[in-house]
Amino acid sequence: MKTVSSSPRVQRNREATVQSILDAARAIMREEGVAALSMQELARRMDMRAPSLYNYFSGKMDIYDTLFRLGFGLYDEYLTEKLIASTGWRDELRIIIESYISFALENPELYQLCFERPVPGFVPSQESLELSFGILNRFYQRAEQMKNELHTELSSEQIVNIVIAMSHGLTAMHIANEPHLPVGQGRFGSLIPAALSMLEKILLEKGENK
Amino acid sequence: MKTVSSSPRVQRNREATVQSILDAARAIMREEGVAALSMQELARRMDMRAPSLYNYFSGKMDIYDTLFRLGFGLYDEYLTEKLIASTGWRDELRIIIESYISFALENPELYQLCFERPVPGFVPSQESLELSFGILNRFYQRAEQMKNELHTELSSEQIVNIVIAMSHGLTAMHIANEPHLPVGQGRFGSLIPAALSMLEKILLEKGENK
DNA sequence: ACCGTTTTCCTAATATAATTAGTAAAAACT
DNA sequence: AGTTTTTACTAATTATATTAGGAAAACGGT
Repeated sequence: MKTVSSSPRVQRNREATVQSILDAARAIMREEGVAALSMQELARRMDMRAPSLYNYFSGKMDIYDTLFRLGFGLYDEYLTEKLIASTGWRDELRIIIESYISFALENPELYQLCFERPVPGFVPSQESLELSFGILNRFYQRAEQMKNELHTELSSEQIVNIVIAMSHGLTAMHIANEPHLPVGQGRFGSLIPAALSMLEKILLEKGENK
Repeated sequence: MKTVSSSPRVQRNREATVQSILDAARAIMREEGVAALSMQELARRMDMRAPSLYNYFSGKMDIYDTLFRLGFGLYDEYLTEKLIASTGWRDELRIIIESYISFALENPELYQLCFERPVPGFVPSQESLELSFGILNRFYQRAEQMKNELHTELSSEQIVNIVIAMSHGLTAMHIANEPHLPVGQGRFGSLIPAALSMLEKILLEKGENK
């Protein structure tokens, strides 16, 4: 029988172990590819045997699912933090695109897990999906505000989608070709200003203002 | 000892088997994910035992590598075919973007294998990489021509890269969210005109002509 | 300090996967 | 018909995910 309540010390210990398992899992995914996570290798790094991991997670998919939630949470934090300093819609666009890329560069394993589909058989749980939808929804709300400011022809949905597509395209290319270069540099990083300029132009297409 | 020359009949037979193995492999990758290809499942579908497959391929990575070359070859054919009808640089841009997306929709397994990195441990062979670079190089040459026609501020490299990033971004989003919808439809497919319009604007930015 | 309970980790076992070695049957060639 | 080549097999090796069941350590109250 699973005990619902444990002593604080036990619980802290448990959480510390869970945390270090997640860290080790991320390290493996970063080093060998997201889909290359193996319970054996994970156990090896934890100085454990593989079955012991099942005390902390119900299986490999549970680990992926937890990291999926962690990834979205971190990304949300990361972006929100950076958006505080925004000085207007142009700046906001720049921040959104740059944050997407730099988050991906700093956490490639979480990025791939959350925004690509590299693991056969992994489907985020209902709970995790809802979390991710909630975060994405905030984008649409922000876009709605931006739209009012701009009187553009595009719907707020379209604004979000084209910004995401642009960000994702630049990011994927950057990671595939020059993962070692920092954000803003390299064949694709250096295209950010051009991308921003394109987006600005289309956003101002019909409703010239501000 | 491997015999270098076989009778034509034997060779045709062999090639037919190789072909149907590749088809079966693609079916598995399409159904279960690119990284989910398994020699056992493949053998099952071929009515064979797994070790027999090693008569035709040196291993799973060899199959991936062959399909990688096939993917690039098919994409090249596909795009070249469609570009024949091009009526100018605007049309050419549209065709490039639409072809990228529709190739990905029609051959998701090859698309993912060639343009994403979903298989841990798979690195295309030297030969395959050279093939793919050769194909991509043709893009840069075409962009050089386009650039002369346009007198844009962007370099031909930049033109190619931003078109690729845009295409890839739209494609990845489309496949992740609405893989069943045909090219041009859905949340992301319907953004193609907007994307084209953005690209046109930036390409004409400094050198207004034609 | 002791004792029942909980927690943690283990070994053993099952099932599946990739790959190699060695071999038997079938097909092809002379 | 006899020899070679081709094809597919079984058996074995190594690695993986996961479950079952048990031992030892840690904990919590007395």
